[in-house]
Amino acid sequence: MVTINDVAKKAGVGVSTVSKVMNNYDNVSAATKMKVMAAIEELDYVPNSIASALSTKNSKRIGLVVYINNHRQAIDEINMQYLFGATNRSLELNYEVITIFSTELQGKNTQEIRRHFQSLRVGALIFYGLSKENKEIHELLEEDFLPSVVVDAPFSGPRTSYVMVDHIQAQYDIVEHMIKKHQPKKILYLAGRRNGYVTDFRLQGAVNACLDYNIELNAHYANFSEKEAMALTSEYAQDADLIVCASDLMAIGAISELKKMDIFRPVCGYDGITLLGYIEYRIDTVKQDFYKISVDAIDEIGRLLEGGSGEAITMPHEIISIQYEDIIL
Amino acid sequence: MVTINDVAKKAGVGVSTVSKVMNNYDNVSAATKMKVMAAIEELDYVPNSIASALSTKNSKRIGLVVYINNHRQAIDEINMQYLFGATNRSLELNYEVITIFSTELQGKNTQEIRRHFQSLRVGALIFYGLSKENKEIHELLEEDFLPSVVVDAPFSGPRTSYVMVDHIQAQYDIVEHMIKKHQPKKILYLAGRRNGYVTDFRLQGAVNACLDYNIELNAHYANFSEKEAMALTSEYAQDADLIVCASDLMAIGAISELKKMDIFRPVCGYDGITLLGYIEYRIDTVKQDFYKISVDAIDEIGRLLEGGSGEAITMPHEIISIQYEDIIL
DNA sequence: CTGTTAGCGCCTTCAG
DNA sequence: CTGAAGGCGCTAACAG
Repeated sequence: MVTINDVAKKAGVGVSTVSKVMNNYDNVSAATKMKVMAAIEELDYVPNSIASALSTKNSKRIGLVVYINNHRQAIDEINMQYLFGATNRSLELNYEVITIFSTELQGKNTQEIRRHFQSLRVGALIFYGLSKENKEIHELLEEDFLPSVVVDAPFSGPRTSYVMVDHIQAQYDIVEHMIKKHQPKKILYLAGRRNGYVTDFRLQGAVNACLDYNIELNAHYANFSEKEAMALTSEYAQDADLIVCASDLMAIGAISELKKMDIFRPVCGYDGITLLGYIEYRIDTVKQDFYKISVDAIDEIGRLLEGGSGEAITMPHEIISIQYEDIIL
Repeated sequence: MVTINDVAKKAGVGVSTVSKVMNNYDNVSAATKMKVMAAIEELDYVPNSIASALSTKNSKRIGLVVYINNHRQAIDEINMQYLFGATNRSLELNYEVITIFSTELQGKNTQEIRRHFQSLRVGALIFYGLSKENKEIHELLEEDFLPSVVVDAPFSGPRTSYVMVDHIQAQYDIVEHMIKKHQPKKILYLAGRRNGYVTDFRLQGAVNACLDYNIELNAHYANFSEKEAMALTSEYAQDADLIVCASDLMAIGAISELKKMDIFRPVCGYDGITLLGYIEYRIDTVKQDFYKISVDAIDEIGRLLEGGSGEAITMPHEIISIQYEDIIL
């Protein structure tokens, strides 16, 4: 393995000069820079990031904490987009990412989790899918443990930012869209998890829209579960003429149940995942760009690492409609 | 940040003693070991893996190379299982994994790819979804660049192992299963990519089964594409009485087309992904345990790292049938 | 602008 | 069984 010393020797300069060239410092004459570059090229020198990290005590390593509630397909698509976006952006910015599945943290107390992150040598964290139940993480965020970005949960602090779409507005938009399209008298709303971050926002959006348009709203928590969505549909769909779901998965459950009941009701979802294309109807939903959200999260980490302070970042959303033809390849 | 020096001082011993304790060396008296442990506990010492890595020149870091052909949901589930399995197992064995999406490698030549891996400081590699087209990687494997494990492609060498299910047998099994169940006279077989590793095996399995049972076989490449599967189904399904697909996604495409044609033919898939539950039929398929495959890949890396030589590892498979009720939560 | 030098935190001989 | 000392490869003052 060729080291910086070899390069220095070959180029006939000091190691610090090589280091300067490698790190794009400006105080190196063009001539010596040339020589060094040539030596690097010739020796096929690849800097040792480990040594560099040790020396600078600056790891530039970001931990991507992915919450896995259940190994669901729908979730996989979202998480994969998160990972892909963060990884690609990190490559561009010369960060290193390591993914940390929430299962690693399960059962650990705050202290142990802190230690876990320490031993992983991460200098910053991004949390995907954090819920209100993760008390230990909340403590860590509160004590400003590391620069962090939380995706889809409103959590900010001195060095903590969050990035998410405006769920109130997004849910409002699609409900309004469906109201105009179907003129319902009464809406069945299937919400997510009681007391959940995004759930509360989305519910709020639905409520606002129904108030504005003076439409009756029957809302229930379905816990982001297809099964529960089916049960609630079975119980209340007969009595409603539009079903609004706070996730695509629940929308699929609702539609499946409607089919079983042999009645038709318009249904809309939320997320915009590919899976939605696999059911037989064309269906409207809120599209979030998970890849972009993750890219922006990395950028935000960068800002935090440079000393910036925590902020709230709102991502755009759009109303789309999906059917099988749109998603097949 | 507390270092090994602090611990040594606190315990009243030398740093090397602390190091020995940390690394479970046996030449330390129980008494001093106690003292050191106490100090570690008290100071909440977390060893610096960076420094350790620099010192030992042994990175214990495994690169997980994930090939992303298209951002498909089905693929996401599989890749997520791969990542999850590898990550969890690595945690147990005290390895570190970093995921490398194939897009990072795109357009690079062998030399550049080698350099990329070097700068990432990985000491071993696992390839998921490698295809015959990745010539650069093949060269790397051929020159025995790093201990590697290839998933689902028969590639072995001095320090290269591969792990995959017996695709010939698996395809044979499900075709046999379908033959016994439906007594077809003629089978339409939708294969994967022409000249692809797993495609060839699966095709072979189908051919073998048809020979053994003396059934006519009409095989075509559908390139793992739903769309192409639909087209081929449209063209040939009328004339066959059983459709065997080399992937679940193609099976979904075939079924969708059959519905459009308004004819019924039994269809079977291959992979066992959740998505299969979202179509309206109960469908038979070959189930592969992607999580377990990845766990075993890590174990195999461990063996290679200890000096073991390349091997072929065959994973079990099973024939299952999936319907919506099985997969909803 | 350039080279020398002292660490970064840990591991590993090697005397004692 | 224990501790002192010399790196691992790189960066960052600090003199020239």
